Formats: sequence, structure tokens, C-alpha cells
Amino acid sequence: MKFEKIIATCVEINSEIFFIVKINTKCPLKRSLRRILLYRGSLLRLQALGVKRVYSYTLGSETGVSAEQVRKDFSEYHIKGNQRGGYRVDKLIGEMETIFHNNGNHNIIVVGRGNIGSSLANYNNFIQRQINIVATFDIDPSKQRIRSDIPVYTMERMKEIIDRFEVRTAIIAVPDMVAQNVCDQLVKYGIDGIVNFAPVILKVTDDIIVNNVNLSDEIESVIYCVSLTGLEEF
Amino acid sequence: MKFEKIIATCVEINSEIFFIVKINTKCPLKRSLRRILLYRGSLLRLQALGVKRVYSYTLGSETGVSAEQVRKDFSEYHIKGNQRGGYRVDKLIGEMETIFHNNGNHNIIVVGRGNIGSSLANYNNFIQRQINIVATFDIDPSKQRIRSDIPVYTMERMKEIIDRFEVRTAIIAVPDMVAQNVCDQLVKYGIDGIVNFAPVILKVTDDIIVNNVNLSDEIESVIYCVSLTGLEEF
DNA sequence: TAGATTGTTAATCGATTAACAATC
DNA sequence: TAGATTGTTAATCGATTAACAATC
Repeated sequence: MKFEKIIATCVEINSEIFFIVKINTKCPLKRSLRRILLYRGSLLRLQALGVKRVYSYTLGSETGVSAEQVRKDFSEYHIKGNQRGGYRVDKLIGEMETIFHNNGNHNIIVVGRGNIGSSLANYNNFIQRQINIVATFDIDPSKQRIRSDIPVYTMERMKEIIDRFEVRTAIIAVPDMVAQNVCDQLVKYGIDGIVNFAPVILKVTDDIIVNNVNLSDEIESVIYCVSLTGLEEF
Repeated sequence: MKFEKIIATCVEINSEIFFIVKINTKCPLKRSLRRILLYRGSLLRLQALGVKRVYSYTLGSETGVSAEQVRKDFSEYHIKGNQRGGYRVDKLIGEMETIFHNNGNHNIIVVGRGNIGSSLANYNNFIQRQINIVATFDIDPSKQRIRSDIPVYTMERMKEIIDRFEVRTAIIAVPDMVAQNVCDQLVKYGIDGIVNFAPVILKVTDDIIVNNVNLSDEIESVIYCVSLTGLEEF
């Protein structure tokens, strides 16, 4: 875990000077560890289908990773298989849970109950992964009438809920203009990790983990790749 | 652009053997190019605020990238600045558009008008980025009554719309169980690029670009990073 | 045993950082 | 000019691939 030095920078906007305190880099999870997350997702799915054993090349093929890479990753985290029968699915999942300290559910909250907020609230993939959305928040009081398993509260109750459920990770799914405000509030209430869906880079201190998910970027990179095909240099 | 060799693999599920033709790796956009996308997003925002000029350290700070990295990236794509006055925002944006061949709008479609599909349909960040959602599709005919700028069609009209608007990129926002079916259909109708929000790895041939956006993984990596803080080794 | 598969080490590749020269 | 900033080359770091030995 590296701590970067704090650099203050400034921008000139219409001859007014603004100071930018410091930016946190994207959640710096090692590639190998992200792949472990990927393998786990795949294994949970295979397990649900009744698969008992996998080989490195099976799992690799399932996740789009080479068999060598899978074994290399397993080796890094001391996950052992059997040189004849591959890996037992349930054992693998267990070992991965240990890596992620997944002893129990992780309580998270979602701020903003618009479309993205609602997608997340209704996303049933989370239960399997022990991600537990305890509440969502929205400034619009009419949103509280939404019928859903996951409650919608006004912003006033944020601190209370964060404390009660010992929430450390929050999702920001509010419009860009208020994302920074919400972020500051969350940090003030003790949140350590943020998944940010607003297309702005949040200004936070170094001790806060931020993962920016930019949907436009994800789509644009595909559009770009597609525009390259056809005009190949051989 | 690299073309991988085709490897056929098989899995045993309840003593039935399934063959997996080939998996496409995640949209393999170079890191530097992804950052160009990131810079562009930031520059568009700054431009809207009235910012005329940026320095490498300003833009770096805005995007969470080091100033050296910014200059290195610019150098790779032959983007030149002024050794005294930094870079002109409008000129930068223009040069980035050229890199992405962004001469005109890119028509895309969204399959699945659930929560994620609707988020995307209502996401106003796309217009600025010249991403143009021409239609959404859903099997549920009642969804066609949704009031929105972007129409909802039944699956039957997919081919027609793809042809008419020359769509090459599609977004899959359907439940996991049908994602592969939808994918196969899209490919049959001539789609070259897919952004997949279903938590399954799609099986496609090598010539199709797939970018898997897994929301659980994004959240989990933050949860993991957060769980690490506090137990630092110094 | 022979063969298939794991597990690890070494070699390569790509991406980031550091250093500094060029220049407005 | 002096100073700040760009732009590029070299050094380092990390991640992937290749090769192969270990073993069930």
C-alpha cells in the first residue's frame, strides 16, 4: 500500500483561482487480485451449475485468462490443486473467501436512488457475493415511496445508518454536480471506500479508497476498438 | 491488434460434456489510450467551466495521474504543448477526437430495458461524448410504454434497427441467463463490439470486441482495499 | 508406468517513474 | 535572461508469457 505525497495544485477558471487539494488514484488493486475476484465469480456460477472440479485451462477459458496465468495467480496466493484432478470448486471458493477476509457480509450504502442507484439496489448478484446493500439515499422525498426490498431514506439519516450498520463502503450514484458534496459528507461520516459512478474525479485525501466507474469510458473504448478493426496493418 | 489462436476446451457439468469454443479477452485498449479517454472527459468538463489552458500537472491532478505520465502519454500520441503556456483545452480536445476518429456520432443500441438499460438510456453524459443510443430493446412488450426520448422496441426489430442506423456496438444489459443468447443474436446481425453488464463471460469468436463491466467486482475491490487499511505493514 | 496437469523459475514484454535536456 | 514547463530518453518496476521440472 503506497501513500503518495500531498501536492496542492491550482486551476484558473475565468480568472478565479481554485486549489485542488489532492486526488486519489483509482483503487489500486493488483491485477492478479482482480483476477481472483473474476475467478471467484466464475466459480460461484459453475458451482450453481453443479460443477465439482475445474482445471486451470477450464477456469481460464471461462474467464478469458490463459491457463498459465490462472496457475501463476493461484501460486501467488498459495492456492494448491491436485496434479491429476485439478482443483475442487468448493475448496477454491473457500480459499478465495479467506483472501478477501470474507467472514460475514459487507454492509454498503448507495447514495442516489436514480436509475443507477436502483439498478444496484435490484442487482441480485450481490447476495451471492456477500455484498449487502443496507440502505439507499436520495434528496427527493418522493423516492421514499419506491417499493423495494432496500429502503430509501433522506440524506439526513445517512450518519445514523452508517453508524448502525458499521458501513465502510459507499456507492455514489448521484448527478455529477453534487457528487463531490456527497463524497465530502460520506468521508465526514467515516466512510473509507467509495465506488463512484458520477463522471467526475472526486477530490479526497489519500486514506480514502476511490474506484471510479465511468460508463462512457467503458463504451468508448469498445467503440474505439471496433473502429480499428477493418483497418488492420498486417 | 493481436489475434489469438482458437483453443477448444470442455467442462463437465453433471457428467455432460460442454465445449467452449473460444473466449475473447477484455477489450484490450492500451492503458495510455484509456487515459487519453480519461483526459478527454476531464477536459470536456473543464471546457464547460470556461477553462482555456491546462498544464500537465493540472490535468494530472484532475484525473489522478502524474504530470510526467500525462506528458508521456501526450508524447506517445504526438500531442504538442507550449513550453511556457501548457496546453490549450480546445486544441487538446480536438486532437483527442482525431485519435478516436470521432468525426460524427457513434450509433449504439442497448439490449435490455431494465434498470441498467434505463440508466444508460437516461445518462446525459453520452451526448457530450458523441455516443448516440438510437434504440433499446426488451422482450417484455409492456416496456414499450416507457416514456423516454429513446424508444423501446421488441427484440424482433433488432436486425432492422442495426442495419438502418449502421450500429456496430451494442450494450448487453439483460439478466445473466439470456446474455449469451442475446450476444449470439447481436453477432449474427453484424455487431462487432459489445459492452456486457451481465455477470457472465460471453463466448464469442476472436473478431468480436467484448468489454465486460462487472459491477460486483468493482464494488468488491473497494471492499477489499478498505479491509486492508488499518492492518498496514510499515 | 505413462500421461496429464500442476507449480515454479526464468525470460520477455509493457508500463511507469526518474532524470534531464530542450525551449518558450 | 531566468524560470517554468514541456518532451524525450534511460532506468525501474511490475505483469505476462514461456519453459519445464515436479507429481498425482
